[in-house]
Amino acid sequence: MAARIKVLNTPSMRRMPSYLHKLMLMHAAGEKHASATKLAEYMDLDTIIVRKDFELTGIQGRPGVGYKTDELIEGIRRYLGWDITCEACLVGAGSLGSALLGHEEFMEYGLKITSVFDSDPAKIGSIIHGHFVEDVRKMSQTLKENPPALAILCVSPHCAQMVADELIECGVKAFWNFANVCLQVPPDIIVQREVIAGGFALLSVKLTQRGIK
Amino acid sequence: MAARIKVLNTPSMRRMPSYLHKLMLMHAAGEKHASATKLAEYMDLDTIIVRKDFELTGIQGRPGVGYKTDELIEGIRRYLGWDITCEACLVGAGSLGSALLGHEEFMEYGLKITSVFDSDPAKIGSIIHGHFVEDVRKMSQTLKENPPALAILCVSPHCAQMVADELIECGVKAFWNFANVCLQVPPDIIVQREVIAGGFALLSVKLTQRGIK
DNA sequence: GCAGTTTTGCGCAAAAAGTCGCAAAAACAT
DNA sequence: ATGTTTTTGCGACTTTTTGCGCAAAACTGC
Repeated sequence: MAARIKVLNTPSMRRMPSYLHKLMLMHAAGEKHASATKLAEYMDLDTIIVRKDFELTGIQGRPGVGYKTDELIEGIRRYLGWDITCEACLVGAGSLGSALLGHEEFMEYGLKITSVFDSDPAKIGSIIHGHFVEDVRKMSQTLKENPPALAILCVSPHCAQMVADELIECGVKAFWNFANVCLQVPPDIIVQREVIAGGFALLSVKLTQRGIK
Repeated sequence: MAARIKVLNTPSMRRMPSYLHKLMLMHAAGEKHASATKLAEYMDLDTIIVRKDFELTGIQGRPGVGYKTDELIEGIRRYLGWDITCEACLVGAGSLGSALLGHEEFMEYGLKITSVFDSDPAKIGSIIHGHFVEDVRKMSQTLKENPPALAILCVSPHCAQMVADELIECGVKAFWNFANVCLQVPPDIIVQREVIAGGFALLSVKLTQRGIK
């Protein structure tokens, strides 16, 4: 394969995990083929969007039949880089952090949480969803040797920047930031910020439009 | 005011909550004016994007000074429909549901959680972040009289559709769906699905591109 | 007052994302 | 066999979103 990725399309990338998840369920149910039409109907999307998205993966379907389920699964995983495992540490084992630790789909994504840190003495030493919680004060010391590429930040907004700085110092290259602040980082550091309110904004506008609420 | 909303732009709508949050912090800190330049720098966006976004709210700034913080806050809230309170019930008080219940910013968004339901006997009757957890088996009975416009779904994927059907029956018009399934609903029902993996997909592609991981 | 800097406003260009139309391939029913 | 239905593939087109350039407004320092 020459180029792993042909075209990058942000909305497509965001839709991929949903296709993938459904396809894996279908595969597990023994369905050998999947059609863009059916997937589109299930996800309430236009058929053409789904076909174009699949086109990006380089996987070809057969007219009248659909796409081979297993091929498509492989294609999407390769497109997203989910065929290569990504190691990450998670900082902040509060309710959001715990929710993420319990999210078993992460394995599907090639995401492996190798260490968890928190500052709460009540949590340090405990095991949450199979992960041992370590003291955040020993984080640098623990990670310096072999830092993960990614850190998942679930700490409170006022200490997020401080924690991020420390992690960058350790050699962490990317952040999945669930704290409600924008991290200020050097240009070579990647930050993906999740804004929970973003989805609610869309919802709220639609509700207002339709005169509900 | 003639029209509440002039133009709808999805990416802009998603960015609005972040502007709003920062602006409220600035306002609380006594800053009377805010410039698109500064906000753009903070959020790592192009200045023009921020200016265009603010243009959508109908709020005008003053050259050389910036936008009036309080005006802009009001403008964004109006644009998003966050000036009108939205009542919602939350179903599923697991770790994700709990995390959402503890998310105090919801008040900023005009989102008011009026009832919480769960099926776990250990949770029923308890209070999570100030919310009394009721038995999901009594949900219809409780909501039928005066159903909220919105339901926040944090239940497991295999029961999400069933719960949604029951809520629609009660008169719920919109869903904020955190369960990892696509709900099949009538066309007049609004669904906003949150796919946690979507953000990770973007991150993963960027990591692969840069050869990290 | 005047030069320099900051900042908005807006028309227009470019890029990204989504949509259309239709041909061709495959399955299925008759 | 033949016609109907389902489905992909792809080029062209439309819409949406972002980016550019520059004028004009307001502040700062002198």
